[in-house]
Amino acid sequence: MELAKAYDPKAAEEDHYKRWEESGFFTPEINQDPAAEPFSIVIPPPNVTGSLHMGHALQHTIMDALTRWKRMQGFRTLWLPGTDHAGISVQRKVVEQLKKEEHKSPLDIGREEFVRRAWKWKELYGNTITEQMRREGASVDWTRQRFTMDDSLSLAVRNVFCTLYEEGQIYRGLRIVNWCPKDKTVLSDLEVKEETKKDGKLTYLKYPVKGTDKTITVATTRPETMLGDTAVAVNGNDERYKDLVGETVLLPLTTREIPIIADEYVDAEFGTGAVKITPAHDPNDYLVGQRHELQQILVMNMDGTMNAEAGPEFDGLDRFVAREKVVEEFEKLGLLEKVDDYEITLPVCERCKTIVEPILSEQWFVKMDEMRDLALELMRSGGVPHFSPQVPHEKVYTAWLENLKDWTISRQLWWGHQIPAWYDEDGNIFVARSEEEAIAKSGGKSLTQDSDVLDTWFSSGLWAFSTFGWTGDKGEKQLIAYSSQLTDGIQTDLETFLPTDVLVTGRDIIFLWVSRMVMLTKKFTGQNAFEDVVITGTVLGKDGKPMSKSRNNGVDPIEMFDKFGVDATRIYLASIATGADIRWNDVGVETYRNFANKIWNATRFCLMNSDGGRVSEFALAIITPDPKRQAYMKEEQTRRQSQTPERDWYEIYSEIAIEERANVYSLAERWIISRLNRTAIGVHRALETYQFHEAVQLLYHFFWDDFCDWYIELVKDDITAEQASRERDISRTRILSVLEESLRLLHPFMPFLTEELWQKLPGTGSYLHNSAYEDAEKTIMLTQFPTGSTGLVDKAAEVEMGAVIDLIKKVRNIRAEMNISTSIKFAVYIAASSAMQQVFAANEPQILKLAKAESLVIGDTLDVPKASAKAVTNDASLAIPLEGLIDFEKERERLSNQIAKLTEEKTRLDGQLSNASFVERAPVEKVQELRDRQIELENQIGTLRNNLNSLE
RNA sequence: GCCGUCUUAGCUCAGUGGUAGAGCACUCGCUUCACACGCGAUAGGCCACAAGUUCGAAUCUUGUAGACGGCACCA
Repeated sequence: MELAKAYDPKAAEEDHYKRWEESGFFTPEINQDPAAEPFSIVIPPPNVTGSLHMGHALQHTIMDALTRWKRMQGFRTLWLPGTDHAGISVQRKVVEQLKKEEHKSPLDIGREEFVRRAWKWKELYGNTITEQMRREGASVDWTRQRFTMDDSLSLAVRNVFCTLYEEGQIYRGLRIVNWCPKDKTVLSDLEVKEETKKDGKLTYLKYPVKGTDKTITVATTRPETMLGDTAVAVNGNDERYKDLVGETVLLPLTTREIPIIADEYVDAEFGTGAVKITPAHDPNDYLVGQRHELQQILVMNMDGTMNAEAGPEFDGLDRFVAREKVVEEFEKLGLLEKVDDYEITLPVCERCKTIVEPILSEQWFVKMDEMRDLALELMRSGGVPHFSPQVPHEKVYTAWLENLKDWTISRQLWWGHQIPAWYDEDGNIFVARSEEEAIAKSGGKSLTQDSDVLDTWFSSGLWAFSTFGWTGDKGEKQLIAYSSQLTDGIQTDLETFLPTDVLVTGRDIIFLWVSRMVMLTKKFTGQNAFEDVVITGTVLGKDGKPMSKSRNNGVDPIEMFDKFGVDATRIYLASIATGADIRWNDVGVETYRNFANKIWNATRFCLMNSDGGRVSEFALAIITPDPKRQAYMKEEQTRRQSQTPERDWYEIYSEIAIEERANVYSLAERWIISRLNRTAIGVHRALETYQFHEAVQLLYHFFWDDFCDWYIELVKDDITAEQASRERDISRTRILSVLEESLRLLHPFMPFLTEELWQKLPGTGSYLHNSAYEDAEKTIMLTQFPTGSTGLVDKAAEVEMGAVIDLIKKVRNIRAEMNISTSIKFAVYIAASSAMQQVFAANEPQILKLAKAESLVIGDTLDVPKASAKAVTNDASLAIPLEGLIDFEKERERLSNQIAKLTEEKTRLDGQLSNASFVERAPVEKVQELRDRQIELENQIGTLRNNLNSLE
């Protein structure tokens, strides 16, 4: 079989996903093992208005790698997908559409029609992300896809709301809230962002004191709110104003007389020391107002214009127009003291950037005390959830919880979960799970439902359990059941998959979403939502700033997929240190595109030389320790009773003691098995601790350096021998088996490429699957993930191979430095210990080939002419006679450089070892290690000096 | 104001209380029968700065500077 010369990702990406999905590989039902441990992840549901960005691609890559890795280990694995209804975003889209296409406002068509259109919009445009996720190769279970407004999830929302209300944890109250005049809805504290305005103004207004000719000056950044002032406050200890407390101010532009009061809230040091109090438009003033029983006068409408309370002059004016007018009027009255430039940070709406107006409004709130304590207790007693990276997120999360305030959950929108509260004509509230129930509660009155909907995060806060069928109905039969013919009963998804194992998300929604899931899940199911939370970093634009439309520095994942392939993009994203921000650069992806091509071509080479060889389960058994599989294969072996090449490999390798293997196996084979196992162990360990970048580094260097640069080159002659032979078949079987194992290790990161190649390898089949998936159609994604075995890490082989590699590198170095053409062959003289002499002799053909040498002369000493280039390694000294080719000047320089380098190291060592306190206090092994190295260096330097002298 | 993170090779980034690493770029070779998206060989760092702890610090502590993030306040 011959592959194309270069890897074309598109071809591989087209077919496999469809087959995986249609074959049910993504569903937990594929697992036939009744005793399988569950592993579950719920996706952070993207907004239906969203399209895939790099942050998603990063998070999805990590979730998919974890999911595939666990699935390959035989876990009953579920990665649950879905989307969020995204209240404000969808509402805004539909309003825009309505305006553009029909020149209508929501009020023109009414609530029912509006909601109908929002659903239509969602059906039409809400699947962008889910389609893009298929392109990513995400192994999510589409049969369990959820939407936050699905019937069962909505039922869960109503039940949670009612329960909290009945417990007194949800209440309706009049508070100063964050109001967005553009969206005309209240916002929670978390949806308000700060924006610094350098051109702000601080306006000083003089208020006349009644019955005197005095004035009292207050400073404000929002002059228009003075129309709602109901007091002026000073600090009671402020000598300047002591005698004014209790006096009355004639509030300009109005007919009101308001008191001067003393309150400790006022900082005498700040501004004029006197503060205008507007209880209906400022949270602090609101509190002052409560303490002094002040009137609350709302002077603004919900769209940011002034209302009748502001007076006929101002009624209907926009808040900013009114602001200017107030200042003008004060100027006219001679009551404007001054206007200072003032840098101010303003609260703005997270989504539309409109300046948020603090305003008095009646809203629904959740008391967070009880749930906060639940979450804090989880963290304190069990460290749950465990954040990766732990620093700084655990501390920030905990500190936030400790200062948690009540949560504003009502939103003045139509798209979302309408609040299950009804009112009678007298304003009595009836909270119920349905209108019928509410009417019943009211004794049959005619009721009107609260027109507000719930904060989107209220429903997504239930995501960790509502997606598994929890509705909160008492004694209900759970809606979604996982049925297994292998268990005695029926276990619900909720029982099987909650708590989920890990949540992967960005740090921006730790408070908004993560914390609320922790609290609500514990409260309503008694379970933890998840054990671990992996917080990914932010993918920044090429300019080092967060990607955004306004900066136009975004990088579209789909474009990267098209340009470099999905797998290359995925493994690049996985190569970023967990939690670290990364500045995007295409070169990084290109590196992994090249890596993908390298894998392709290594496989291409193996396939070009695969006749007589095949992937062997027996070869693999020794590098994938799975007792169940090994037992199965023993049986299989007996059953087959056939003489296959892999038989030798398995029987001999697994049954021979490690120190005996050298007698039977080539160094290259012992070495690559050792490296493969070391890599598998490292990758497995890295994934267990969410160190994805470490796993990627290990795989990259194992595959490229160890497998391609050394193993393939070392065994190339055996593999490509023209004559068919039993030895050639065995060699081919071995390299195919190592390759197959490598593809499995790579699969969680590069699913398409590995499946494409694995399917082409001779001898692959469903018998290689993890025993939980024996019956499934053949696919790499259900094979056993290699976890490696320490028993197969062969230190002797690594030391010996290291000596061979060093030797070859020195010879290559001499050739390069001496500018000797590869067409010129030469003899290499080697002096080494007798043990190493054996190693070099045993690998002579490989050394000759890779060093492009003609012959080796191995002995105890070097016996070479003066015109030779020389070098030393840790294990040998070598010389290459180069009569007529050697440039003595260059050779002297080369030797001197090496001596200088080694001497520098030795000087450092000498210093350290002559330090008495080091020798005394450092661990013995460390001291010994340095002493050994010191002797080694002494020898090498001595040899090089002699070499240099012999050139003089 | 409070809390926190980062500062390592030209660039983008890993990393560990015990001789500094990768990819890319650079330099020098190579039409070597899988791969030029390649192969081979070099070069390149007082690990921001200062002090401390330690036998030993790039790694731990404190401080300084710069970059960034979160929270709070803002009359």
